[in-house]
Amino acid sequence: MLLAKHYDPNTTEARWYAHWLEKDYFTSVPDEREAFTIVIPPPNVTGVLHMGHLLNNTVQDILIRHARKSGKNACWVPGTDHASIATEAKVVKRLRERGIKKSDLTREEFLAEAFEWKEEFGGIILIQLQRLGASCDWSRTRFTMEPSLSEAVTKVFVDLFNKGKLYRGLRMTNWDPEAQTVLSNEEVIHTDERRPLYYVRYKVEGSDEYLTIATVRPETIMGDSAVAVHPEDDRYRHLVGKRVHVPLTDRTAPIIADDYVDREFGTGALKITPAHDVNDNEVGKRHDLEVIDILNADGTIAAAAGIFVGVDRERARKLAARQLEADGALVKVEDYGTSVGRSERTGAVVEPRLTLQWFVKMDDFAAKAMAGVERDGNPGGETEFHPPHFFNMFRQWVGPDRVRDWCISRQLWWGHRIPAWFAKGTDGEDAQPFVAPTVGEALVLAKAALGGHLTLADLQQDEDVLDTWFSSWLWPISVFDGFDPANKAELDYYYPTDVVVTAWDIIYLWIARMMMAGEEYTGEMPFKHVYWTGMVRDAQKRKMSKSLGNSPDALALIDAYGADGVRYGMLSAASAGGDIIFDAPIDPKTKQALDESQLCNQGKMFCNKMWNALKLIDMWETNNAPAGAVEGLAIDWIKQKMSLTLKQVEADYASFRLNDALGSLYSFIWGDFCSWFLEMIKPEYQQPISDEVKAAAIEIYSDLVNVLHPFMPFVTEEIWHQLAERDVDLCVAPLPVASSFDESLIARVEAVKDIVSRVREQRSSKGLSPRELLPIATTNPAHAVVTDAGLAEMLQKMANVSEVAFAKTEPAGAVSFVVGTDKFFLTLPETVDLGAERERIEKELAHQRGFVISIEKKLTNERFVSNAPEAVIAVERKKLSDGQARVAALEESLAMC
RNA sequence: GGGUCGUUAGCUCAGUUGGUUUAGAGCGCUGCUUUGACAGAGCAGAGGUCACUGGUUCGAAUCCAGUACGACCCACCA
Repeated sequence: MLLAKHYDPNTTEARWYAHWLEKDYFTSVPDEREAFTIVIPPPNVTGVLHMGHLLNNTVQDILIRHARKSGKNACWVPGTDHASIATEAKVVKRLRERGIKKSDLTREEFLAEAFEWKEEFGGIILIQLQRLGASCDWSRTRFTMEPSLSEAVTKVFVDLFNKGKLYRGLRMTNWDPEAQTVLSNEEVIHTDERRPLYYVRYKVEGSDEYLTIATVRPETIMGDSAVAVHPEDDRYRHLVGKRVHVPLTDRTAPIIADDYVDREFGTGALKITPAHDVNDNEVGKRHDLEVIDILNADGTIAAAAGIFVGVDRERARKLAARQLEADGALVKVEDYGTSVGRSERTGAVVEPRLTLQWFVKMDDFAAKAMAGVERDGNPGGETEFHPPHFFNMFRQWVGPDRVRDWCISRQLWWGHRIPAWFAKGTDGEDAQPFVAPTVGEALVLAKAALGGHLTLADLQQDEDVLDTWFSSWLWPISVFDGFDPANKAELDYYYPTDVVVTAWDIIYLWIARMMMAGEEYTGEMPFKHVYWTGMVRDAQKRKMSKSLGNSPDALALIDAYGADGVRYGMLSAASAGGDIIFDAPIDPKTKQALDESQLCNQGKMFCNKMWNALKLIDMWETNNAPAGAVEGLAIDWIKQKMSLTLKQVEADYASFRLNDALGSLYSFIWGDFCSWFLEMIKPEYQQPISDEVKAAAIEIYSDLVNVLHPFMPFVTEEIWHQLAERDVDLCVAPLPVASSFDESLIARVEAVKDIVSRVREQRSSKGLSPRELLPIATTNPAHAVVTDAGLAEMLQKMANVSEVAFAKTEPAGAVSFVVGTDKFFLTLPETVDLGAERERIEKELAHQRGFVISIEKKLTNERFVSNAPEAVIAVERKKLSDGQARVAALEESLAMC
C-alpha cells in the first residue's frame, strides 16, 4: 500500500463522518448502561457557525466522545432556538429589502414568511456542526418552537400563573422603538457615549427668578411634571412649593423637594419626567405626579407633547434645543459622557417607557438557583462550576438583593403566543386574564367569572409572544418531552444531564434560569457540571462579532486546516473560563483564513506528523527474528510511560482540564513516541524489522490514536484503520486503560535520553556530524549504561557512540559533562579546538556553586532544620550532595583543561 | 460606587493544597544538520530580578495586605 506524502483532511473527514452516521454510532436510546448526557446550547435557528460555536462544540464533542468510548451511553441532543427577536428582526429586514413593511402583513402572513425563512436557513448551522465532527444524536434534533416544545411552554406558563408566580402589570420597561417591543434588562447593552448636556432655565411662576436644570434629553421636557431640588439645599429652599413654567409648553409644574436629587451634580435642580425615566418615575410616585407619555411606540413624539408631534425623538432633541435657544431658555451646552442603552438585536437606542407586560416573580426562583450551587455560602452544591470562580459572578446575578422580576412578554409575532385570553372590550391593567392551554378551557374560566352567556367570539387572545428564554429555560427537560408524564422513564434516564458547556455571557439569561426551571419541575438541578468557556476575542482582545467583522469564517477555517486542525487550535488556546485570543487572520477580500493561524496550523502539522509516523511503520518489512535488547527495552519503556500518560489524561478529564490532556498527548506522541521510541526501534536503512517489534509498534500507536480520538476524531480514525485490519471503528472502540507501571525502568531510560541529549549538544557545539562515531566513558562503573547491555546498546544507537567504557580519569582530547551526579567523557577527534571548553565549564561551575551555596544556607539555618518536615530536609541533603558531586567533577575537568 | 479575573521568556499561556536540583511549554528567534517517515523535518541554543511595595513563614511565582496597570460584570449617571 502506498500512502500519500502528506495527510489530507479533505479526503478523509467527509468520508468518516458519513460512515459514522451510517453506522448510527451517535444515536442513543436508554439501556442498561450509565447515561452521559449533554444538551447543546441551542444556536439561533437562522445563525451561522462562528468562533464561539467552534470552541463550545469542540469541548462538548470531546466530552461526549470520551464518554462514548468509556462505555457510557453518550447522548448529545442537538437543536436550535427560534430566537424570537433576532429572527424576527432578520425576517423584517428581508421583507424590507423586498419593499414590504411588517405592518403591511397580517400576523398569519408574517408567520408564514418567517417559517419559510426558517425552513430555508434553519438547518445550516447543524450541517456546519457536522463539518466540525460533532457527534450529536441527530435523530433527537429539536427546535424550541416545534409542537411538543411549544406545549411545554404553554403548560409552564399556565402552571406558573396558577401558582401565582406570574403577574401582569404596567411597569417602567426598556422599549426598543425599532422592533417596537419591550426588552429585558439583559437585552440592553450599555455603552459610554458623548452627548451634549443642555442647561435649560424654567421661569418660576409669579417671580422673576429662574430655576436652571441640566438634561441630555430636552425632547422630553414636554413630559415634565415637576422640577425637583434637594430638601436641604439652601439655594432653592424658598422655591419649593412654587410652580415653574415648563418650556416648550403652556403648562406649569410644581417645584418639589426630594432627597434623590444630588446637590453636587449640575445645578442641583432636576427635571422630573415620570413617563420616560426610571428614577423620575419613582420620584413621581412619591409625589403623586402626573405621568405624561409623549413618546409613540415607534419613537416619534406623541400628540400629548403638543409640539414636534410625529418627529423622531433624535431629531426632536435637536429641534427642542433650537427652540429653547430661540426662546431664551437655553443657558449653555456642555459636552458630556453618559451611558446609552441600545437594543442587543436592533441596535436602536432603548427608551424607558411605561408599558403593560407579563412578569415572572423571581425571588423564589433565584433562591432555588442559588441553593443549587452553594453550601453555607460557599461553592458546592448539586451543580459544580468549572472553573469555580464563576460562583461569585453567579451570585452577583442571582443573589437575593440583586434579582429583579423577569419581563417575559414581547410585542413580537415570532414566538410562543401567550396563552391568556381577555373578554373583548376589556383592556389595560385591570382586564382579567383567563389563562389556559386552549381557548376552550379559557372560555370555561371566563364563563365561571363573567357569566355563562359568553362564547368563544367574546374572547380575544393576548397579542404578545413570550421571551425566547422562556422556552430556553425548559430546554434540558423539554428536549426529552419531559413535561409529558408519559416520558418519565426517558427523562429519568437522561436527566439531570452531566454537563452544560457555555460561555459566561449567558450565565443569567440561560444557565441560572435553567436551574430555576429544573428545580421547579423536576426537583433537581438540570446538570451536574457547568464548563464555562471564555469569550473568543481577536488579537486586539475585542469580542468577535459580526458587526466588527473580526470573526474568521468558521467553514473557511475548517477548509484551510481541517476540522482536526481547527479543533486542536481552538482547544489549545482555551483554558477553561479564560477568554481566548484567537488570532486567525483572514483575508479581508476572500474571507479565507491566511496561513498564519498559528494554533490551527500547529494542529494541522500535528496531523501530518502522525501521518508520517504511520508511513514509517507501514513501510517496514519484517522478518521473524525475535526483538533485540534495545527494542525490548524501548517497548517496555514506552508502554509504561503511556500508562503514566493515560492516568494523567483521565485525571485531566475528571477535572475538566481538557487542554492539559491534549497537551500531554501532543508531547507524548510527538516527543516520546515519534522522536524517541520510533528512533529506538527503527531498523537500519532498508533492513527488515522483527515482526514482533512492528506488531508492538502498531499496538502502541493504535492505543495512542485511540486516546487522542475525542480531540481529533478524523485523523485518528483514519490512522486506526490504516495501521491494521479492524473489526471495530475507533469512534466506538473502548479507550485503553492504564496498567501499573515501573517507575524505575522509566527513570533508567530517561537517564539514557539525558546522556544522548548531552552527546548531541556536544556534537552540536563542536560542529561534529551526528554520523561520526565517538568513544564515550563514565567514571561510574556501576552506571546502568555500563552494567546493562541493553541500555548501553540503546545509548550507542541513539547517540552514535562506540562501546560505553569505564574510565577513572579523563582521556586526552575528551570533553566531559555531568548527568545527574555521574561524569561522562566524550573523546573528540584531534581536529576539534577545545579552546572554548574551559569557558563553558567555568560557566557551568559558577552556576553549580551558586546552587550548592543556596542549599548550604538552607541547611545551616537552625530554624529550617528544626521546623521543616524530615522529608523536605532529606531532599535538601540529597540536593546538596548531588550538587557537591557535580562541583567536584567540574573542578576536576577544569584542572585538566 | 460594588464586584470578578488577570499581570511569569519576543508572543500566547502552564505552574493543582507554599518545599522535586536557584522557573516550564508551544510558537517565534538563532545556529547546525539534511538523498533513508516527516524541510509542514531533526538536533541544539539564546531568552525571565515571576508588575510593584510591604507582611506571614525555616522557606513565597504560589498565602495575606496595599499600590499600579489591564480586561470584564453589575448598578448609577441631570
